[in-house]
Amino acid sequence: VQLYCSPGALVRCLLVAVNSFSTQPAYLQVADDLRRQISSGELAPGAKLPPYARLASSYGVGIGTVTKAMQILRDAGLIESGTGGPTYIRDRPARKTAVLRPGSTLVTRMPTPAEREAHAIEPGVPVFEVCEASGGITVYPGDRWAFTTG
Amino acid sequence: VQLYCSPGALVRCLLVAVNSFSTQPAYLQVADDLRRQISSGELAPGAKLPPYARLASSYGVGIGTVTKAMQILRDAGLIESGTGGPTYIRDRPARKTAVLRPGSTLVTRMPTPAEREAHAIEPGVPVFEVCEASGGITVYPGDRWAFTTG
DNA sequence: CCCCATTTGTCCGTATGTATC
DNA sequence: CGATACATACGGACAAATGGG
Repeated sequence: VQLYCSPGALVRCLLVAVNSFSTQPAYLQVADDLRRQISSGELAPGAKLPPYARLASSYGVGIGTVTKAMQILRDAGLIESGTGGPTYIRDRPARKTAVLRPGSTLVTRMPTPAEREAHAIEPGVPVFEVCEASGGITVYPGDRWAFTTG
Repeated sequence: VQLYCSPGALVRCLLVAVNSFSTQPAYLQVADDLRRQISSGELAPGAKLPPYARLASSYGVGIGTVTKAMQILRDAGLIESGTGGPTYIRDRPARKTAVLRPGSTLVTRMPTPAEREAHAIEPGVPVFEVCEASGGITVYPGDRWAFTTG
């Protein structure tokens, strides 16, 4: 027997969240739907998400597609998960405020793997890079610091 | 015939770049090796990378593993690629400098999908978020702007 | 201009490892 | 210890875009 579309695709056509006829890939539709639920507060910080397998069957997609969507949300700093454990909605830490000294230049970028390890920066979190007038360069995790003028 | 490890794993054991006995996953080893070549200048901006299939065979991994490594480098803003076309090393655009007004607060974070589209922000690029004393909020692409004090 | 091989992107199914519950 | 669940990896299949003949 030769199926012309996968069983998952057959179910997917009947769902609202993931639409096969959309130009957006399925993993983005899943990620955006969860992102919407998070930003709307429907999924509060600390809440536990269903297992990948259940999300996959309820969205009508494969587990790999859910895994990719989760990777995106984790890179965006919205969720946290670990091997064997459930997936939680993250709540963002409060930011400390630093003062940008005159003559300094402030740049933002993604950290290098070494910086991620050195400062315990989680995936998807950018960094501030302060270039002092003296030439010194300092890096601040972007999820824990904000800057103002003196 | 039942193999106890994949052919790719057999070759992988003999290579330096991707080591099965390392604690780091293969896709990270591939990404880090390419990242090293980029930062060392061995792969200059504008250079064209080999096709995924050739990278996969030379590293001794599957195409899916190379695809995941490429996604990471893409999210880091180091490469650019499109369907049907080759993968290029990106060169970063020069940043314009803006002045942070007194009383304003500067924050960095990853953009929302809507902001990415509105400002044509490429994947892996964070944004500055300026909160004026008046309450107004403005977003600046992090790869095209830097901030100083007045 | 059309055809076709190449290449990237997406999706699925499966298997395995490993940490958590 | 067993069941659950996330992380990684592979391979096949297809779509879409590119580029050369």
